[in-house]
Amino acid sequence: MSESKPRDNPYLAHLPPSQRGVGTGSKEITKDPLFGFLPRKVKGDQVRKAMDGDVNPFTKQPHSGQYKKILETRKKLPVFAQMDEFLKIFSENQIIVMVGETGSGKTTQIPQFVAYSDLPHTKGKMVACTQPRRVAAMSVAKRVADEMDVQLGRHVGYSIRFEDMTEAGTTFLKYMTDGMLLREAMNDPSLERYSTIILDEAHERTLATDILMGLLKGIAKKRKDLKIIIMSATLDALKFQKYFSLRSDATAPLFKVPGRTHPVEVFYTQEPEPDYVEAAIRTVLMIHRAEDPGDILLFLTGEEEIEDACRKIKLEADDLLNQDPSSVGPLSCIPLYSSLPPQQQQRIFDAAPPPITKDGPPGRKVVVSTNIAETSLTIDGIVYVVDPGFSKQKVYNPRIRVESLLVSPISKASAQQRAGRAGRTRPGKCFRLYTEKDFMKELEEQTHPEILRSNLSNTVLELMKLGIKDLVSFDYVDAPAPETLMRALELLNYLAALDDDGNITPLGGIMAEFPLDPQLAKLLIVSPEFKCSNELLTITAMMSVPNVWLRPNNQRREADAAKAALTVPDGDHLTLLNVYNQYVLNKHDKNWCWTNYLSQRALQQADNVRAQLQRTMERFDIDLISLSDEKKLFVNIRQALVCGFFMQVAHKEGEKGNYLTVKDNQASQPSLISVVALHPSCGLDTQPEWVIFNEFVLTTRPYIRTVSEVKAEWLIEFAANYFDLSTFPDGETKRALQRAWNKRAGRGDKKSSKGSRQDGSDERLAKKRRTDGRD
DNA sequence: GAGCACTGC
Repeated sequence: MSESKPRDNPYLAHLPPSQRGVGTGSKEITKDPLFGFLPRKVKGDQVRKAMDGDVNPFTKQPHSGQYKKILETRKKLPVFAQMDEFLKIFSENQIIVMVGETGSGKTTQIPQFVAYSDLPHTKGKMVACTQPRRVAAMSVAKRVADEMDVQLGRHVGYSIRFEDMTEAGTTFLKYMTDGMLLREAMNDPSLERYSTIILDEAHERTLATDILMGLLKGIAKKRKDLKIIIMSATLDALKFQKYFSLRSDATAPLFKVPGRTHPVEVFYTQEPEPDYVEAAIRTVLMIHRAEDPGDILLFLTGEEEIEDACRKIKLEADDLLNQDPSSVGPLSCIPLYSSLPPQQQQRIFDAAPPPITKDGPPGRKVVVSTNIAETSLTIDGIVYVVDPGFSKQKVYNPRIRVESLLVSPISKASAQQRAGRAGRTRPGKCFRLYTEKDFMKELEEQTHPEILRSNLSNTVLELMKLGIKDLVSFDYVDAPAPETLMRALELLNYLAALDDDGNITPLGGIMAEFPLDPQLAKLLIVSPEFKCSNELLTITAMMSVPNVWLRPNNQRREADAAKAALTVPDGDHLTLLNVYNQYVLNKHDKNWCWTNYLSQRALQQADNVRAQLQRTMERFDIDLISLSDEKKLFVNIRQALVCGFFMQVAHKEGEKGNYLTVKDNQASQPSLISVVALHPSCGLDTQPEWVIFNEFVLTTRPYIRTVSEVKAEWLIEFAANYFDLSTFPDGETKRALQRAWNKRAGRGDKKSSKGSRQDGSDERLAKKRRTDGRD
């Protein structure tokens, strides 16, 4: 070993000699603020000393003027007082569960403490901290970059879909969405580039976080050098501690930090409220009349309910003001839900209206919101919360393969979260519009994790790609219903993403690389065979963004007329293509969107998605092709759609506009759900015998939405396995298919090669498969 | 003759 190597601290080998103190005397040594730090054996006083120094330990640059100021506010966070305790527990354990209530500073501070102890930059590794939402990943990364006195995107960065704000080789602390880390795992199943992984907001139990927990538990057994921190709210801690116990007789250690919030007094109703919207409005007005100044947050379930309630509250409040201007102040009522344009969402941060007269009673602000204000958005200054106890929740019924939204009672955890929104700036009050007994006895402890409420075809494909073959015995925090897994496997097998033995096929491997539902990924991959991949790329992008059609309440007729002008009568999918093309032809013009009642936000999003999908297609050499003959093109597009959506086909029965979804009409007893109608927004000018649909929605009755005409012969040609008649219940649908089979037999069975990948035999794609990079 | 809770890749 050479004399010039630092003997006492091999972890400084990454530094240039001048900073290692090599050969330049001991003065230089003391200039390195991290000198003497042994990874994962770092003590609190070492860290505090390094933080208090004049030189940034990570950049070796002098600190900026604001650094010390920010550091002083950081030191007041509850988590800061427990730094020594944290560093000790971090040194001694591979997996830690941490609970920190609102205001503890865990999201910003813990990853920094980890960076100081882990010294990831000395090993060419990174510390990752996941967030369920993009805005959180971005804004926390920005804050932490400021706190660490580095430029965002250099030593501290973030990674979210469409934006990688990191620098290879430099970034050692990375905030990212949970979905992004899951994507990375698909090409790096041991997540080798990370030394510590922190899953934040684990109690929210997003699908991605749940899968990551399962993966990390497995990786931790193989990679003893990987440390894992699960950060959550109190209620769930024990569950995670048990799940992550490394020995059967012990749970994972818990690190606990108090929050910094104000007390919230909770009130219940004496009797159950029969009409929660009416009761909510009444309660808001009661607060306005009788309670001290302070803003109100009311939770309702959806856009229509919220707009309606806002109108009524405004009317009644204006009445009160007119009747008694000396004792009641003015009131502003602000709706909040996600489909609202960002500019209007900003209104929730406006100040309450000023008093009408100089010494009159002060004004008050009421925000009427969906669940978005429960987790994603925090509004300061809220003192009163009105909680009717409901929210819209996704439910999945594997038997009929339908995801839908249902207004359901919230959980206790959710009710507590809502109440907490009243105590952010000073002591507050929460009015629950249900009885205490119902709270205790009827509400579930936790909201069911997303994995139990979702269609898992996407997730199953991802897990398969991750090399997890036995999905049933995968170590889930909460295992999904076997029937849900079965449905997913069935779909993936029909799409030829899995072979009959349940192994992922080369095609399935490529499908998994697309950030899309398997059906969409499939049709995109086969689209070059139909010479319309350019168009399918657009249609796929349009189908994976929110609805582009706007229909304001007071301008429905104008909106419908604008839509009619853009409609292609052959099918809604072609209409989507047309809308996007017109948007591009009109140079993404905002005014063009506006006059045509289209959501520019959604179209812009489609544009982003399209570009991302195109990059993925290029990675796999999937050509972008178009046909110049429009008539032929339109036929081919609908044929390619069949290759992905053959399981979402409906057949017309009788002349009343009723359709029967294929295969759901078991035997002689069609289930209620299988009789559907074309959604009124459907642009078809006829009622074709066969249609494919993108969406099944259950509202006033079952509807199918985004519909295109197809031909029976395409079904049996491009999805022969699925339309094997021996698997069909008797009925008109089966007889119609039988006629198509007979006709084909009469023609002589000339099997098309198009869409042949349905049987999973195509090896050509396998050769093209590359594993480099990610998108 | 209709309605998108909220995220994420």
